[in-house]
This record gives sequence, structure tokens and C-alpha cells, in this order.
Amino acid sequence: MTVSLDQLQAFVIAAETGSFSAAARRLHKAQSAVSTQISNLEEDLGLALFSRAGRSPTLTPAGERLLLEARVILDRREHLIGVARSFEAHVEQRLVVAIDEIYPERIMAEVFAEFAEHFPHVELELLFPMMEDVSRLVLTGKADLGVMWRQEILPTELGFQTLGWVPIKMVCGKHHPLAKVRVDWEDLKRHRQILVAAHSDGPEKQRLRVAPEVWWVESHWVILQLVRQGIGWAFVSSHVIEASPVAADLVIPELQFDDFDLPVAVELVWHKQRPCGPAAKWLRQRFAATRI
Amino acid sequence: MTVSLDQLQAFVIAAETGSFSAAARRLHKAQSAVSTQISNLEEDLGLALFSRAGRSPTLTPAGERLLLEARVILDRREHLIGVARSFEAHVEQRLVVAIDEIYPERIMAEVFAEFAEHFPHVELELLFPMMEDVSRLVLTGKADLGVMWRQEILPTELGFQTLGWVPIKMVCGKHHPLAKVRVDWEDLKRHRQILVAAHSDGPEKQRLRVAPEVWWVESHWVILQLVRQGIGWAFVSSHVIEASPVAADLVIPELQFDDFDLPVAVELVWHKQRPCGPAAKWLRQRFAATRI
DNA sequence: GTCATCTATCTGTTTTTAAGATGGTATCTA
DNA sequence: TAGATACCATCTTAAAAACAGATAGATGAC
Repeated sequence: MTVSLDQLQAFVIAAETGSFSAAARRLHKAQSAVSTQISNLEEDLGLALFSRAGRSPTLTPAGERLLLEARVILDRREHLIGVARSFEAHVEQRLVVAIDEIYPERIMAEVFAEFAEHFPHVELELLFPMMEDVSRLVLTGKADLGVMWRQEILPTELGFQTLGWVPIKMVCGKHHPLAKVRVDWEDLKRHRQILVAAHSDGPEKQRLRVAPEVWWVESHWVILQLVRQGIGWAFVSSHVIEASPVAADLVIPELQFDDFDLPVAVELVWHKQRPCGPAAKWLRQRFAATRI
Repeated sequence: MTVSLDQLQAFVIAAETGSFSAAARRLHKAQSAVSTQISNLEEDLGLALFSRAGRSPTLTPAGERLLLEARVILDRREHLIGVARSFEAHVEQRLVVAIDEIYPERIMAEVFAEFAEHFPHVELELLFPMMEDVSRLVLTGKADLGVMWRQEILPTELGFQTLGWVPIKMVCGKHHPLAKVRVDWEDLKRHRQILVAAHSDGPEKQRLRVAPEVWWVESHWVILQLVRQGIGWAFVSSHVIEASPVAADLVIPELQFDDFDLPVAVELVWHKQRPCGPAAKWLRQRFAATRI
């Protein structure tokens, strides 16, 4: 005879309830069944799991230790069944989501925390490319879903939906010449602008370009580091500025022209022809339900 | 009906052999048994594990995935049984070994590699205290076994056995005044000696003291760093010097007096009254079998 | 002491599992 | 193309295991 899952189940429940009878009740079996199962298990293992001295059985040291192992095995069975159910429901084995850094991290974390609960068996890959790179990844099938800035021209193969608007602020370093003046449009043109760089070369890349002199940087966080050093000014979404460790050294100057806080639309993007599995569908709805 | 270990076993073996019949032979069962077990498992999980199109069954994508899970579960069963056997054999759950740094690391690594194979279920804690601290740990029960320098006065509660002799060399930095001369005993007294520091204050601590001016340092590796800087000279076991990343900057000067390479005896130490379990016994024998 | 509750064990029954036999199918060879 | 071989599914029957129910002994609460 060999250690079976039923034996382990009886063992674990008995250890939890502290009584074979109670375990039998919880398992909808007769008390004798549980009693013999545990007895058999003990014989198989060659040691006593419970001490039957008193009224109710108590775990021996070996029992304590093996209880941990038994729980692991039973958990793994649940896990296996969960994975099987995912297959049954045609849940994706793997989901790749590309998200622009302008999407607020806090909300993202909430969404994916829930996702992990609903789809514990889906392997998730999160990419953080820049701007148009998101749509490129979705277009080429390297990502299943994308979250990105609204683009004027989006390939027709892609479906999209607006998630909300992220306010964009002009930001510069504490000691930058623009830090202390009311800035007008011409002032911006006179200083170096630091822009988000994307791998792909599209018209979108230039949309926020104001100054003739620009640097391209592939990370918002690095941009803020550069801005802090006084190397130039930049348009950055406010939540990135707030969450930045260098926020204290940054200034959001007053603007002379019509209160520029250009809200940028954030879009959810997917490929129309590629069918969405349940996990992707759920994510789409969840993202859409959370207005920024 | 529920997923059972026998089913998983049949599944895994069938996947490994690529044939239900072969799996049946390996399991010493009839082919029909394996066939129905896998069939039942598939029904339980609600999906096909194998595709029966061709001559021999091949895993479906779901089968591939679930094979990993099944293997984990079966491995954990083996593990559980292993832990149980340890209890049966009264193997220690946990073993604490205190080892002086002068014991050669390479040998130590070999010994514990073998130990891990023989006693995969024993939780091991390795401590590296200095000199007499080893015997203190063994004496107070904080360690089960100790490996240390021979001490002149060892508490009578401790049993011990010599493992071998480690040659001790006098070492100094490349630019130290002693580096270029034939050193005599009086020379040593004139320069700062760097000694191994122990937490406990015993006579042993002073045994290797030669110079009036000394520093105490609790790590051989740090001692060599200091020696390299020319801060002083030290007695250090040669394997520590050789294994040191700063070996190139160190010098072992010629000695004028009777070829000092004071071999220090390395002892295995245990507490006489505390009974040794199988794991400790094995370790003692293994250490003793390996002469340094 | 009495009562309620627990566990171990026995007994007969039910369920599950295994083996053996059979038939159908794919693959290889002559 | 026919035959041989190895494979899997299925059916039937026999063996084994698991189960419920009953009972007896033990423990702790009152």
C-alpha cells in the first residue's frame, strides 16, 4: 500500500479539527473511514502522526512536520485542477500586456492584483515600451493588449477604447531659467526639451515637440533625473512627477498661455483579428471599468 | 471521482515512455489498467491529456502543461516519504555545526555536498565563529558539532578528535618592512601583529601572540586585507592565504628561526552528554575520514 | 458516578480497481 | 497489397479496497 491523497486529506483535516470524528463529518464520511485511513497512513509511513493519549488526538512532532508536507501536496493537487480548468475554459496560458509608463502605476497594481486572483494560472508578461512601440507590439502579435497614449493615426487592424485622460505638466529643474518666470510658448522654444523616445519612428514621436533643440530619452524616470540636473525641460504626466524620488528638486512653472495641462488620452489597444481569451477579455473590462 | 496519485503516476510514466503498454510494464500492471486510469484522469480533469491519433499517444498542449504539475505532486510525495523515513531513523531535524575558518573551505564543501545527499531532509546551520567560540557554542548546546584549533585546555564535557594539521604561515604586505628581509623572532616583536579575535576571553586567545602591539580582528579575510595595506603582519593558515583574492599583494617572508610553519591541529569537537543522531554521527565519521 | 464524546475494531456490503480476453487501428515489412 | 506486430479501448469477471454501521473501551465534563 502506498501513501494516497485521500489519506493525506484525512490527515490534514483531522489535524485541523483536532478530532477524527469531526474530520469525518467535514468529509461526509463515517468516523471509521477516517480512523482507518489515518491508521493506514501511519503504517505506511512507519510512525505515529497522532498521539491518542488524551480524549482528542494531538499531533506528534513527526505529525507536525509531515502536516506541512501533506498540505503542500494537497495544495498542489488543487493547483493542478485549477490549471486543468483554465484549459477547459480556454483561458490563455500566457498573456503579454504592453503598458506605457504614463499609465498610473497605482491603478495598474490594483488591476493586476485582481487579475492574479481571477486567473492564478495565467503566466503574465508586462512590457513597458514607449509610446507607439505599444501599438507596434500589439500589431505584430508580440503583445495581446496594450495601454498607450492616444495616437492620431492608429493602424486599422487595431481596436481601441479610451480609458481616461492623464494630465501632462511642463516640468523643469529647481535652478532652471524657466523655474522662476511665468513661462510663455516662446520661452519653451528657447530651451532644450527632453522627449520620450520610442523605438519606432512615427509621426506621433514628434507630436509634443515644441523646441528645436531636443533630447530623446526612453524612460520617464531618467527624463526626470535629467530635468533635475537642469539639462532641459519636459512634458511629463503628473503622477510620474509625484511618484518620483526627485520630486522635491523639480518645479512645475506657471504658464502664461492658456493653462497648459494638455490632458493626454490613454487608450486600451488590441488586435481586432486575434481572438481574445477569457483572461484578456476580463482585463479589457477591468481596465475600462477603472477611469483614471 | 477525484484526481488520485495512482492516476498521476500512470500519466507521468506514460508520458515518459510514450506508450501506455510500456508504462504498464514499468508499473507491473496490465495495459488495461493504465489505459483506464489515464482515461479516468482525463475525465476528471475534463480534457484530453494524450492525442491518440497515431500509433503511439502524444501529449496534448494541456498534457504538456499538466505533466509538470503532476511531476511536482509525485516529487512531493517522495519528499514526504523521505521526511518520514528520517523520523523513523531518528535522524535529527536540524543540525548546527560551528567551523573555524582555518578549516579548508574546499574540503568543507565536499563534505557537506555528500552530507546533503545522505541527509536531504536535515536542516543544516553552519556557523563560522572564531577559535574558542566554537567550543563555547558546542558546550552551551548552540552547536551540535564543532571544528576548531586544538586548545590546550578543553572543557572536560567535550569530546574531541584530531582531524589533521593546518600549516600556519607568517604573512605581511608587499611593502611591509619585513617583506624583504630574513625575519627573526625579534623582528616580529617590533611590528604590529594582527590576531584573530574571539568573543570569549580565554588563554587560547593569547597563545599566538608575539608582538606587544596587536590588533584583534574577527575574520581571516579582513586580516589579509589589513596585512595587504601594510598595517601589520599575521599568522594565517596557508589555504586561507592561497584562496585570498589579495594573495598577489602578500608576501610570506623567509624566517631566520627554525622554519616556522607551526602546524596547528584541527580538532573535531562534540558534547559528550548530548547523544548524537545519525546525521551527526555520519558527519563525525566523514570529517574524520578526510585528513587535511 | 453518569453522560456525552471520542477512537479502535469488527462485519457485511458497496465501490473501486485490476487482469484477461477481444476487437479495432496504425505502422512497418515483404 | 497482405501479413505481422505493437498499440489502445472496451467488456467481463475476479480481487481488493473502502465504506457505513454497530460495538466496546476510554476519557473528560458535570
